[in-house]
Amino acid sequence: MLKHANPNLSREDMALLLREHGITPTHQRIEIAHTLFSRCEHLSADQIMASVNLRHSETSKATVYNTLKLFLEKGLIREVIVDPSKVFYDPNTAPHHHFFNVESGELTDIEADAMQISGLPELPQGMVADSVDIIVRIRPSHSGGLHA
Amino acid sequence: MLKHANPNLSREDMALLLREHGITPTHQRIEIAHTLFSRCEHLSADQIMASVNLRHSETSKATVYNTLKLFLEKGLIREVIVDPSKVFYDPNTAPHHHFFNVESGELTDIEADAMQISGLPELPQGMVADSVDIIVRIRPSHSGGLHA
DNA sequence: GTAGTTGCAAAGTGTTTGCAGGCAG
DNA sequence: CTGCCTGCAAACACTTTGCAACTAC
Repeated sequence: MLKHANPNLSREDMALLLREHGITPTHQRIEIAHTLFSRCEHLSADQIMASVNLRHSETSKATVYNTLKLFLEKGLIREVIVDPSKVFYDPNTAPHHHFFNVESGELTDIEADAMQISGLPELPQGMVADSVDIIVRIRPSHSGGLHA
Repeated sequence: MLKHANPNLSREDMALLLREHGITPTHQRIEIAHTLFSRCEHLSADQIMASVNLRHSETSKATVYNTLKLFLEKGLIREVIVDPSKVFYDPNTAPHHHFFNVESGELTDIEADAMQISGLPELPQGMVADSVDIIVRIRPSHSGGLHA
């Protein structure tokens, strides 16, 4: 499974990746996957559409949203919810957390390997943890905030 | 500072609380504060408006949003961003984290006291941590998820 | 060929804004 | 009185949906 940034991904690689996940590789899906996986950044639907349509118009808004939802279901990407106004999509499906720059809206990965949470209470009856997301909201060091 | 659920809060208590935070206590603001602090749940703007207007219509949508934004600025409440479709407002301003029931949308507090995070990498240059939010997404124990 | 995919535009949410009238101090 | 609040409705941004035309296999 492809995980980390790789600007040299070919369309064929993408088609393969999609097929591996049970997704019919169409032109639009390949372009969207390519955008996500070659940049390997956290992009919003808007940014993805803009990026895909940079040269010539290749997809519509509806297709971008449909495709992202599909990728999500198939476990190809994850969504990151930090900004009330939009969802970010994350091509990194390995367990990890995020720094969120409140001023710029920039999102950065934190490797989960080194991190550990202790003292988490028991889950409520009959519940299972789906995921644990840690978001460290950061900002430039003026206007007071607590130090880590 | 008032922190925990208290169904017997009076309007006067609310007026005082608002004044303590430098907020002019108007009828609408008192009702909104009362709803938040007496229930001490995580409510969305919609739910707050519905709750406040239960008996007779007392506030408009605009006023609810304005007031919540004001409370936020003044540090009376916090916002919790877990659901891409809406923001929740949290009257508990003490450091704490959340369980988020993905099926029901229900949000539950986790006391921060007992918890500890280790291995958090250094913040990027010139950055200060604003807050650290941990969201444990949970669901009823069918349809596999990882155990905590 | 046929099921599945796409694009458009229109509808749907939650949230924000502009402005006239109203209320607190 | 005077400035801040309120309410309405219209504007907004993001996301979803319905449906006819199209494309991968």
